Amino acid sequence: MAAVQLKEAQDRFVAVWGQMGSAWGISRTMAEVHALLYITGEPLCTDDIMERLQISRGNASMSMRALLDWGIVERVHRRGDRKEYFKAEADVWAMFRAIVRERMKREVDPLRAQLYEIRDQTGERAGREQSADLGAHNKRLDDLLRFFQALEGVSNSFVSPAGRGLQAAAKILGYIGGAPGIGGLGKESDDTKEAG
Amino acid sequence: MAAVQLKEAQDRFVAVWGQMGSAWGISRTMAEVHALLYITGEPLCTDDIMERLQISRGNASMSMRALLDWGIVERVHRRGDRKEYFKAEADVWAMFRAIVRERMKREVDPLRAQLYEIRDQTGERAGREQSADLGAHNKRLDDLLRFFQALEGVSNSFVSPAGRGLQAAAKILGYIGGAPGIGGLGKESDDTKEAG
DNA sequence: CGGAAGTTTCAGAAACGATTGAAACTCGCC
DNA sequence: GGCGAGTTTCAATCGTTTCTGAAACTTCCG
Repeated sequence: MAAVQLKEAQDRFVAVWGQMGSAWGISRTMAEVHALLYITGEPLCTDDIMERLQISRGNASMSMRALLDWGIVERVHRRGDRKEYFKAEADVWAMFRAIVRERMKREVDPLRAQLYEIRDQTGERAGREQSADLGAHNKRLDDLLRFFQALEGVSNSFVSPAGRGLQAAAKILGYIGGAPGIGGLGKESDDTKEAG
Repeated sequence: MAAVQLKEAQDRFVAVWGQMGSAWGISRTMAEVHALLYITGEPLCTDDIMERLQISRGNASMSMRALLDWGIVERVHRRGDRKEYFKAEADVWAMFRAIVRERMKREVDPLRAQLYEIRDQTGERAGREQSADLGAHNKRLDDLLRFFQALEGVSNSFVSPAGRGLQAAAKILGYIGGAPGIGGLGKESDDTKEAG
């Protein structure tokens, strides 16, 4: 019977997505909650999630809050129902833009700031000579800083409001660099806002 | 005295880099070992690393092996010395290409494979009708698969031998999307191969 | 072949992050 | 204000991952 088959596929997706999450420094549960919301497509409440994922209320609540902070899940209210429901961003590209934006903000930007500080710590004191060692050290830091600057640039043009840029670039680069199509997946879908 | 200042800056870099590593799912020590090799620029042996990082021999050995597997550190032999020395890839872009290549291979490719399987599990049985729910489920999986296909494409063109492509693109996109230069860092350096 | 120098492995210990569950809190309503 | 439905917080616990240290192994040399 089809409902069972669907549920199994969903569970499998949840497991896979959760595993991926933990490989990328995201708590497994948080990724699982997101997976569940994404794959079911419909708004779920805390109790739905607790039951389906067999996790505690506290954990479900924390994970939901985190997902809201990341901007890839939103609150939904139903008239005549006091409970809050949650629904995942349905547009995959919007979702990854949000993730990139957040990780840059939380991890890469502070890292850059720290690297600057370290660089300053051994910076040239106006015109004073420095040892070859210090020079090489500074050059290595500068190389890294330049790389992160480039990364920041790429990320901005992906993330920004008009940020369809990289999406287009990805398509082009995708065809240059890789296989020209997923066999059997058929046409591009434009209706990414299906559940909006 | 300059040597102390340098050592402090190095230590700080090691700490920062290690912290970043753990945020991205890499063991802290492994990132620290890499940081140390990168920032000192010279080949170090296991004992050097043990002492400087205050870690056990076993841990140092494991971390070194992992870094070799990732292809961002290489063995160096010194004539008349039986010990093995290790040296980090000095070209930042080459380093990140290696990282992207490995993470795609280890994490994204298997993920894609699993998503395909899940998709097959609920695929259209030749011409048979399916419920709206199943259709929507399949569409969501397809969206994800298409995204990862695009990602694969971008990554390939970044990683491939002629993979300077994205590096150039990054530069262009960087200027479109972000601030046009790091104040005080001066000219682009072309001598990324400093340590051969 | 025996031994010294160096490297790798691995079982157990320690450290760390995730998870629970119950108490505290908030909010809307009577 | 007091109640009930729902949500959040947090100290304690649990589970995983990482790290250690000692033993096993490998390699080179006389």
